[in-house]
Amino acid sequence: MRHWLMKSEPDAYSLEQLRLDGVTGWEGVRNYTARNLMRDQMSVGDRVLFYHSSTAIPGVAGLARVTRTGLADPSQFQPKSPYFDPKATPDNPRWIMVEIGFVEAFKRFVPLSELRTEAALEGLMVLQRGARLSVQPAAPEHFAHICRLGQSQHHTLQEAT
DNA sequence: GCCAACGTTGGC
DNA sequence: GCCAACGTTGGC
Repeated sequence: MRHWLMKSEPDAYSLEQLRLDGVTGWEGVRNYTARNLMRDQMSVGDRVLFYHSSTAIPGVAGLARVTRTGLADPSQFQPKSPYFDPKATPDNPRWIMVEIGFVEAFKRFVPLSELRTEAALEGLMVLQRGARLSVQPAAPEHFAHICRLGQSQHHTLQEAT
């Protein structure tokens, strides 16, 4: 099982919305590195830190998990979508996504500013300068540490991995 | 294949 | 709103 951090602008799609929806297709990623991670590296059951970006207080809001993989992002076929890709066809989709499911909202939202103060998180990709990738791998120990900061109810489960 | 120009991301 | 970092585009 791998661990990830996935960014979303809460104005566009928040963890709260995922809680309401239960699951959602991770549409709209148009970066090849992020696509390749979703397509080639993600497996059902992988754990996801749900990160809120481009907001007043960016940070990790809670947890999700990968529930399906290898799905064609439907927005690439929709001419009216901002994510429309005229070169993509249903027979030969260019943008492959995963579906993720809600796990929990952290008891404590963990702001980026706090992540930056944690020596244990040295090397976490989201803390690197210019780390714009919207789907990032996270080391298991970094993942577990952030779960502790957030007072995750899945704490013991994380430590067991 | 190089690289300058441009667009986007995202923290601040 | 600013701006640094990065990815993509397109001329050559």
